[in-house]
Amino acid sequence: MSNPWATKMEQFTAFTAGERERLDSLLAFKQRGFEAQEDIIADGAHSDYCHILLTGLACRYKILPDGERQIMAFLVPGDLCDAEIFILKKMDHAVGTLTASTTAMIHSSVMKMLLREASPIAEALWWGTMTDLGVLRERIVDQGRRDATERLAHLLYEMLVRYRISGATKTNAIDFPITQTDLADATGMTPSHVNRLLQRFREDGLIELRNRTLTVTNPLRLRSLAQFSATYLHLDRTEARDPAVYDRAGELI
Amino acid sequence: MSNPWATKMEQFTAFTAGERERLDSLLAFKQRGFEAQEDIIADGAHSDYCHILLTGLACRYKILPDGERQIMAFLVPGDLCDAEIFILKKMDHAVGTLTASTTAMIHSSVMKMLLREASPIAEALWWGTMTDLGVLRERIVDQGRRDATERLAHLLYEMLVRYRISGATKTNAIDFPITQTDLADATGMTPSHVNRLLQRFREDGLIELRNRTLTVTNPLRLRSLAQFSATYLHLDRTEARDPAVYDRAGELI
DNA sequence: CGTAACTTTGAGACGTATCAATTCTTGTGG
DNA sequence: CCACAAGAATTGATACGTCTCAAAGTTACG
Repeated sequence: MSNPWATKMEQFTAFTAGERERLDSLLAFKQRGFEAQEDIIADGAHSDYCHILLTGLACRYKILPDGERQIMAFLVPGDLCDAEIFILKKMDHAVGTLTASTTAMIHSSVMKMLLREASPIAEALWWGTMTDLGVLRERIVDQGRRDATERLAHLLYEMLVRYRISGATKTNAIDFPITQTDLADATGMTPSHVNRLLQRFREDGLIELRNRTLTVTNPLRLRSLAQFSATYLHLDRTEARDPAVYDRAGELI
Repeated sequence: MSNPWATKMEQFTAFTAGERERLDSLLAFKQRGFEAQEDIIADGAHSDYCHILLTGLACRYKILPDGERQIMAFLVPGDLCDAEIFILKKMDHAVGTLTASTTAMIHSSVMKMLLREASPIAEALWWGTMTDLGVLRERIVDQGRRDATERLAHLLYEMLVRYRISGATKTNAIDFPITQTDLADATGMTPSHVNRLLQRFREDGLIELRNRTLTVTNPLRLRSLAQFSATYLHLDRTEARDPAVYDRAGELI
C-alpha cells in the first residue's frame, strides 16, 4: 500500500520496517472519500478524528463576512488536515477539497498517544507541524513584501517542489487542477490579474499550463524570479534520499 | 514571581499549585537580558535552548535579499520564541527584540520531556503552537483580502487583546513602543502610508497614540473596522477568568 | 450538444508606493 | 541643563500596480 504520509515524514527521519507497518495500519483503519468542492472539516466544526489526505488536492480557507474567500494553504497527499482538532474545541478555518479526494481518519486519542511517545513517529509529527508554521510564515513574506509576479511564481514553484518530494512526479510536470480563481484566492489577487501573469510566464518560456497539467519549462528562472529558497520546508533528508531533486549548487531543483 | 508564560497558558487550561511551581522553577533556571534591536536567535542559527519572552517586546522577522524586512509576528511576554529549535536543525527566520527584554531559557531536552507528558502543561504547549498557527493564518487573511486600513486596524486591535489577556493592562491603553516603520514592515506597507492611516484613525476618534502609549478610545468601532473576531486565538478559558474582557455580546472587547 | 464553469480581453479608476524634504522627539555628552 | 545628533513622524507631488466591471471566448461535462 502506498503511504504518502510516511513518504512525507521520511523527508525528515528514517523509519524502521516496524514503524512503517504501524503507519500503514494507522491509515488503513478508517478511510473516507470526498467529492470535489466538499468540506473535509467545516469552519467552527469539531471532530473526534484527524484527517490525513491520501489522494486528491485540498486547501485551508476562510470565508470573510463579505463572501470573499482566502485560501491559506494547499494540501497535497500526505498532509495532515486538522492537527489542531485533538486539542482545540473547534476549527478556526475550513479544509475543503478542490478535486475528488480520500482521507484516512485517525482518532484523536490515538493521535495524542502518538505524540507522547519517544519515537521517530512523534518527532516526525512535530516536524510536520513546525514545517506548516514555516510555510505560513513564508506566505506572509510573500504577501507582504513581494509583488504579484513574484508571489504567483513562488506559489507555482512551491507546488512543484512539494509534488516532487511527495513522489507524485519525477519530472517538471505536475497535475494541476487548481483554477485561476483558486490561485487568485490564495495569492490575494483578482482572477484577471492571475490570468495576465500566467500569460506572461508562458510568453517568457517559464511554464506551460493546459489540460490541468503544469509543466515548468525553465525551473531555474522560475525559482530565481520567485526568490525561492527551500530552507523553510526543512527537508533534512531529501538530499540523501533523492539527489536528483537538487541542482549542482545544492539548491532544490 | 510573575510568570507571564503560565498566565498565557492559563487562558487554555487550569494548573494546580504544583504545576505552577514547576513552571516557575523552569523559568527561573536560566535567564538572559537583551538590549533593544538585538537578536534573541538569528536566522539560520541553532541553539540548545528555547527562549520564552518574560519582559519587553520582540518580533519574528526575515530579511529579504533586497534588504527589506518582513515582520511575521510580534511577541509579547509569555510567548515562546523558538519552539522549533528542539526539533529542527536551524531557524528559518530570526527573532529580535524591539525594546530591552529578558528571556527564560529552557534546554531542548527539558522541552522534549515536557511535551511527552500526559499533563496539562504538555497540552498547553500544544495549544500555544496551534494558536500560533491560527495567528499566522489570520495574518494571511489580513494581507490577502483586507485593505491597508483594515489591516492596520486589525493589528492594533489584536495587540490590545493580547496585552489584555497577558494581564499587562486592564484598560484600553497599552505601552506601544512599536514604531511606524515596524508597523509598515509587519503590514506590508510603507511607513508614509502607515502614518497617514494612523492620522485618520486619530481624526476619527478611534485611537490616541503618543509617548509610546496607544489608547484605543473607541474599541467597538476599531474592532468592527478591523473585522476582528477572536476565534483564532482560542481563548477557551478567558471568559471564566476575566469576564471584563468581554462585552455584552460575548465578544472580546 | 447544451450549459455551467473557467479563461481571456479591455478601458478606466483607485489605492498605495516612491522619493525627497521637513518637522518633531528622544537620548546623550558637554 | 542645554545643544546637538539620530531617529522617528509628517507632508507633498507624482507614478504605477492592481482592481473593477463587463463582456466575449473557450473548455469540460452530464
